[in-house]
Amino acid sequence: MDQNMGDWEQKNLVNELTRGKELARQLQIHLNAANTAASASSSSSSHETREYLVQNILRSYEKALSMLNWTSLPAGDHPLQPSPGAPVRMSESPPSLTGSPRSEDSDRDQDNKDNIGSRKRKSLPRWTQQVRVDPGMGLEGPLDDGFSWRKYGQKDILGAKYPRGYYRCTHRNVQGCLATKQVQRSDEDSTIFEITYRGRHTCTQASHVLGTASSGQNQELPTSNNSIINISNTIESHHPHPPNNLLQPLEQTQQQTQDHMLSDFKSGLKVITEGLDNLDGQSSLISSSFNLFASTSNLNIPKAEENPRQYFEPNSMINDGFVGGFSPSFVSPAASGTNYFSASQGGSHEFGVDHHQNFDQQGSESEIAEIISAVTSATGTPTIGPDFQFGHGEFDSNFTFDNSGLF
DNA sequence: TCTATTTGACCCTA
DNA sequence: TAGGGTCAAATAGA
Repeated sequence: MDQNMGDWEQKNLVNELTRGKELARQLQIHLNAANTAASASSSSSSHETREYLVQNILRSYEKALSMLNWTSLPAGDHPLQPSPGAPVRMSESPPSLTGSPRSEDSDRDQDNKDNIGSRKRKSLPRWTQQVRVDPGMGLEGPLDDGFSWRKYGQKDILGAKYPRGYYRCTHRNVQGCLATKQVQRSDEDSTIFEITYRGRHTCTQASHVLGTASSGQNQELPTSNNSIINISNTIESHHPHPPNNLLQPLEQTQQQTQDHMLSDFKSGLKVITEGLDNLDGQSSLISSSFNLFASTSNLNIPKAEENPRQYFEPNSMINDGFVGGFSPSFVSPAASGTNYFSASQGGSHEFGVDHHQNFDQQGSESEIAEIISAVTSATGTPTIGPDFQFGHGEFDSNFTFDNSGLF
């Protein structure tokens, strides 16, 4: 066992492996039952159960491997180490590894901050939102996500018909906001824009969007012309849990977009979600989001069965041992709202986000609930870490979005 | 004059 | 080493 691995990590690792073992055992039972029954036509639900078990087994091992990888970091850089009561802060900027005379606020520095010991951009949380533009409309509307962005680059991408635009938060220099996004037009359908968000908004404007949107007074979110918002979240981090220093800002981002999405919904948008996997560690969202979205539960949101691209992944909500460090931060600002609603099924858990992914792929709701219950009890009830606060009013944001010059 | 965008060059990651 | 991501000088627009 890694010498840097503390009791906490070790317990979680053991817990994850144990869970994988237990799931494998259950799978074996299922398989034996299917064989002995000799009824080649096993029910679809049992098939789904087996599928689910397999997925969870694989996930458990992936998690365990991730833990091993991350726990090999120096103790001081350990992103998994819970820090109860520790103030949310940005990690300190590491010294430049190259000595390159680059600007101090370069994205590389930010990446270094986020990666905590790793320079890999890949470990930044990022999520993608696809927005379909009404052919008759301009580009400003559909790409306006309520935030203020400044374009800092554009590049032709290999194999892509259209160049990719690079944007960063307008308030980067003033407030050190690290949020960036990339906007690229779809090759297949030029009316679709793929917007990839990276990092999170730490600027003081974020909640401005929230406040105005949630109160229905936001006039800066002209998204009503969008015909489709297609969201697919991806977390590139090798670790399912964001470092503590990522929690707060991304929470803001998520919340911002949640309200933003709420605004979209109010505007009659059709929202589709897909590819919302890899969002482990969202379990804390469940409870934390209840209050936040209590006021939105009456929205007319497309149900999962009405949209086959929505899916529910109960696995994501219960498969972690260190749930305390989970953050909604890793949920796409846009996707968050989308998924909450799409999977809410009329319940009060519209904040399900990724937890509701794969919903229509996992069999009946009751069966999923059983599995969730079982695994949850085995891994511990998700809790919200001390850093986890939702809906606080400490941020005021006033975002505008300028896409002029894009394409 | 200030702010935002464009764009070629540079740097980093895979 | 190729490609993606970012910088920063030049340029454009308000």
